[in-house]
Amino acid sequence: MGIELTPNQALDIWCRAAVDGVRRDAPDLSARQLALLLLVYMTEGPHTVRGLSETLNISKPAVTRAIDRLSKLDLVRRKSDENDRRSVLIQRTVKGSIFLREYSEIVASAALASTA
Amino acid sequence: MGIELTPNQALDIWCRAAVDGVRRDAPDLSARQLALLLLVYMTEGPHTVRGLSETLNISKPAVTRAIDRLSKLDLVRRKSDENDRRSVLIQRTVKGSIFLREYSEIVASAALASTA
DNA sequence: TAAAAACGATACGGGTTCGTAACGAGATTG
DNA sequence: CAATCTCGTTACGAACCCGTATCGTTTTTA
Repeated sequence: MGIELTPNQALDIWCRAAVDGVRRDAPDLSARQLALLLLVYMTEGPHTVRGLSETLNISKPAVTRAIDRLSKLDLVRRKSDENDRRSVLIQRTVKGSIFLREYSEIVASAALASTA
Repeated sequence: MGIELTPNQALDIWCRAAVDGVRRDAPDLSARQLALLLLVYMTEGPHTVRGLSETLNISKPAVTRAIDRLSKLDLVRRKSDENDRRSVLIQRTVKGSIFLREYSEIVASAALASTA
């Protein structure tokens, strides 16, 4: 439980992964969009706009826009809550799973290649 | 030399770090800006606009703008090359070192806290 | 020395994002 | 019911970023 990583190792891995991601011309997600995407996939739902807004400490319209972008890329999907029709549930998609899987493999191989 | 990391561990660590970064209200750098910053600090110089442009596979004006932003945040600094006055060298700053150090500690502690 | 090449910065039009404020739809309260 | 609250979204003006094309400066070439 837990991986020991020196700060320098962390930076080295991150640098390789970040550069690789930009070079590959992956969708240029902002830090917020990426954090939101990871949150939806790595934590248990249900995920709502309000909840994400509070977790990330950003405004609700910012969450709405991030979801607009991510759902346009088909990385995430909106579904209206049957129990409370004011709410919208943010759900995962197949494409999003594949996207994150690929990204995680970039990081993993960057870690394997790290020397620092 | 090299750290073994499963894709799921990588995502778990990344999620914690990304969410933490957004919550802390750190400067909201784009993927490109972050990659450029990491490149300047983690690889040997000298770093020029043209070189960074080629390494990241993005246009020169995009690099100029990224440097504009990063130097406005005092995370990076321009210095004209004495040998070739057409060139501009991108250099590190104290504030940038501190910024990356803090960020790397977020990642390291996220790795330590990871369970996946 | 004149012409060509290379450097980074700027102009431009189009797209995206920001936070604040207001909005309509739905749920809750009295 | 009617008033109020809560949900996510939209409107707005300002700021940022994109790539292409062009610019001024400096260096190299012929």
